[in-house]
Amino acid sequence: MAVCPAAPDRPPRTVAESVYRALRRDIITLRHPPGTSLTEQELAGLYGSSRVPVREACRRLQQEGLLTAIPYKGYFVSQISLADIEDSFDLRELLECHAVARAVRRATPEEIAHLEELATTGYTYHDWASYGDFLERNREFHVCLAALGGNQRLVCVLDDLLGAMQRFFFLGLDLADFSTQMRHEHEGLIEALRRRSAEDALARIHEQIDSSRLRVRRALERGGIDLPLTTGGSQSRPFSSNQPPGPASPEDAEHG
Amino acid sequence: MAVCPAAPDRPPRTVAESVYRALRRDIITLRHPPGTSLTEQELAGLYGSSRVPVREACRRLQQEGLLTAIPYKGYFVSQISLADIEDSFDLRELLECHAVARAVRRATPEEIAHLEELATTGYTYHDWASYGDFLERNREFHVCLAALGGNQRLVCVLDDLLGAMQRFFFLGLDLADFSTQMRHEHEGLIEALRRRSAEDALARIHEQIDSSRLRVRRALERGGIDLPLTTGGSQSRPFSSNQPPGPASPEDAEHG
DNA sequence: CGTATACGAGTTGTATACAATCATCCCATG
DNA sequence: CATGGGATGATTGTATACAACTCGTATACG
Repeated sequence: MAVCPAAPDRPPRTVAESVYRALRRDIITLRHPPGTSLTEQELAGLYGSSRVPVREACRRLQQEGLLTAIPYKGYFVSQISLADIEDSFDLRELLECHAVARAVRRATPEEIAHLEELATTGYTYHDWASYGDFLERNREFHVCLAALGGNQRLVCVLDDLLGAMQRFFFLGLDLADFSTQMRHEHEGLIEALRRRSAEDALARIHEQIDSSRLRVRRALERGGIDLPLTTGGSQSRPFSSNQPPGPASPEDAEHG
Repeated sequence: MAVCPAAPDRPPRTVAESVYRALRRDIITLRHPPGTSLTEQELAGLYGSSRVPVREACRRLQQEGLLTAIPYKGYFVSQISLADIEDSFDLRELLECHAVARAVRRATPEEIAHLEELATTGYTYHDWASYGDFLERNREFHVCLAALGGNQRLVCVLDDLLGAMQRFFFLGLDLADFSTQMRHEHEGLIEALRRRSAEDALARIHEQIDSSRLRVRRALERGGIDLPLTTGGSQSRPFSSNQPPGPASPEDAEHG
């Protein structure tokens, strides 16, 4: 069942797990920006382990779409394309709205109360370190919300999707302090759930996702961070893996 | 971008890849029925390699939901639960209908022609060997169809989902000879695309998925294959990995 | 007799060494 | 000067050896 990667708090049980988390965080927080070239040996040095756990971590991240592997060549942090951002938000909307529509009828008061606990988190503006934690909490909120819809398979897919989208969200957070706005949005949604108003709940979730989409779009337009964006013309043929570095700047990947 | 695992024909470039394909096929064709216990060493012997490629294959299959790993204990072929089947079909319907609705407007005549080629395949009743190939072709058809909708991210998710559902489909195929019926369904859908009739296309895809769902349901009711089915009461809490063997029959896992 | 504990088999987790593969550059050659 | 071919370096792919962990069992003790 799609593994449901997020086992949030629990300390890592294996080296591979901790390498995975560290590397994932460094990709999401753009410490390794899109296009960065990475080798297993290099990563083994960075995260203090041998190549084997690194390899496992890279395979997971590759499956999640954050890394692109080139046989006998190395790994590259996947590019961010405008098309992929739009596709991701479209898909997210489809999944979450479907789930919320069902959650309105199914959610028990206890479940809604639990959801409310998750909704209270925020982040502190300009403190990049807090962004990562907040994004994880936010993901948990939306995943638990979707779980109330009753379709476990959908929940896992959404969880993976939100995981891959965290890099996008990260960009949006730094644009301004949306912490309280987002909390209010969450609370409004919970209220709609309590009143079992499908119409209202759907409008709220729709609004939330759209405002998130706008944040990301605006962040990209302002280009506060000079991302080597691929214009991402939608490939005409169904399959095609994320192109490697392309004309991206290899540059240095200083880390410590 | 979710890796898009199906690189259909191309010969395997690595040992890990061929182990992955072989093991996956053996799980889908129920040679390793749900609940079967597998160890890395055992699999290494079965498929003639060392533990390392086996490990990589198992991790992939775990991520796809076909295997469940228990640390220091081993791997188990994931159970099939009625709830998961219903969830999967619901999700499939959501994704494919969304894609088809958009495909109706976007698909070019060339793309539709390409789709028609993929629609011509069938299987020979009671020849289990042909089932696997057919299911792959059928998956490719539905994936390419969805690709015409223009959302690449959705396509990858659907691809993964159909991959995980192949075990279900396998059950349904053996119930009777649906080969020609399915081909007709495909052709009808293509016709609707050509006429750009959204209403008709949606009705067709809906009908196709529902008939597929019914096939699987019927196959399970008749219980032609004595699967250790978990009744799969929907777990009350969002996360919970697929339960291990439970009261399933460990039994022998004869293979050669 | 019940309980705690130490032991041992079995399994995955990790590290290291070596093989296979690919890209690049240099040099010989037409 | 252009071009083909082979050496060379870097990287992943694979195999093997060993460490860490878990669970069941037997055993000693109260």
